[in-house]
Amino acid sequence: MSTALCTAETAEPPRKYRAVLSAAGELFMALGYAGVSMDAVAKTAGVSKATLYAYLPSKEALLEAVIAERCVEMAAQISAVAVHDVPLPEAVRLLADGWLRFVLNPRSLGMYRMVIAENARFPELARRFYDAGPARGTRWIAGWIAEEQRRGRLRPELDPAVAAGQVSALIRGDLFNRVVLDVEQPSEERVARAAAAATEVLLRAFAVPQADCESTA
Amino acid sequence: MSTALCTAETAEPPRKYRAVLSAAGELFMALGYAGVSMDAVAKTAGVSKATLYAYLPSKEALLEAVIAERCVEMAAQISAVAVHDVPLPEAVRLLADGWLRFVLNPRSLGMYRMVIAENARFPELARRFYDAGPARGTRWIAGWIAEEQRRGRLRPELDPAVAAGQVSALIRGDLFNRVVLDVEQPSEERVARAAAAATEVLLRAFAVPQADCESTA
DNA sequence: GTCTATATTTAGATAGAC
DNA sequence: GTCTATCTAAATATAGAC
Repeated sequence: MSTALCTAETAEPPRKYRAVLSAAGELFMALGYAGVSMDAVAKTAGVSKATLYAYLPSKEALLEAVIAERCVEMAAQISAVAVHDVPLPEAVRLLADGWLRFVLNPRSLGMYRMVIAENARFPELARRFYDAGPARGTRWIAGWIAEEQRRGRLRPELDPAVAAGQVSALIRGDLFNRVVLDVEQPSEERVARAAAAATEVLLRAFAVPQADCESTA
Repeated sequence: MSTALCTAETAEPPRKYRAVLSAAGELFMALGYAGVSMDAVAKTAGVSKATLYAYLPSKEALLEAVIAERCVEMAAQISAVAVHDVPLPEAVRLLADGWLRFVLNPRSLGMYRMVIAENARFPELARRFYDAGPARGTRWIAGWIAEEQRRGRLRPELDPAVAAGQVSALIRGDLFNRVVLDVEQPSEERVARAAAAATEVLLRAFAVPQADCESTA
């Protein structure tokens, strides 16, 4: 698979190139690589197939370009909510809410479905997605945990890296699975409730024990 | 999509029919629906294409038959480990270990990847997979939780259904994501450690508080 | 740079012999 | 029931005009 793709890195990408990438992105996410024809991409983008091939040398290169663009976009979105200067329950709730909304947003979900679907044909894509999204997110959560440990609000014996994976998984929860499999389209309120429910569990499991019982740690 | 498929329901399925379903299953899981040709299925199964079409009227019907078979197989595997008559930490660890191994086993993973990949083309498949696998598993965990509440070992205020989703998500953890995305192939020992780590968190979050507020030493 | 029209390959499905 | 050989449609990629 080649890595050449238009003149996107050196100059302002032409308008039609943007249209092609945007159309291809939507179609690939919705129908998968094999489910999308170059005819469909060209038609949706409002250009001819020849124009499409003037920018990208092949269908594989088009997929690469789409994934590369979306990975950059995704990486930029992470770490929106880093809060320490509020009571711990509120800080945890904000973390859970922010992370859950991020992983449930249609572009994140589309990427997740897409790289899983094409893993056999394009193994590198999953690796790049993981680095740009989940790995980045987990590292950021680990940093948040370490800072909270420093402030004495989270259990000091936790390994931030291990705990971050557990926190991330618990926040995604069952809802993420149901949405990925498309058996549920969650409302705003449903997401908020799921984040709140995860918050309760997280506090019990990771916060330093309160004084309402004898702490003999 | 038609539902007719050979004479599988009325009589003993012919040997070659089994070979076709088995080959198609492996190929579909590995390469996705669009990535597999009927030629490839026939060749892998060791039959001609005409024989294949003698059993299944179309490629769609073949996919349906594969998913149906695997859903039955998957549903039968769930609820293997229901343990209450050991100390709670050991019971939780057995639950976590069993469930994690189930979701990480190649056939479960293959189905998960597959139904996600083909969700746009075949929405019903994801629903059927969810009912046969994740939903069944979560219901079974909910039952286990309810029984442990009755025995006074898990917090009585928990809603078993909600808690089961959280327990399931925490057990899958980050490892499941990494394996699904194929950025890690876990060793036996890695799986056991992940289950043990999840167990600690689960006990802190869901076990009835001990006298010293610590459920584990 | 952009289009229309087309060459080439592949894959789903079938006809007809045994 | 099973095979070989084939029909037909669709998809990737390109040629050549403007």
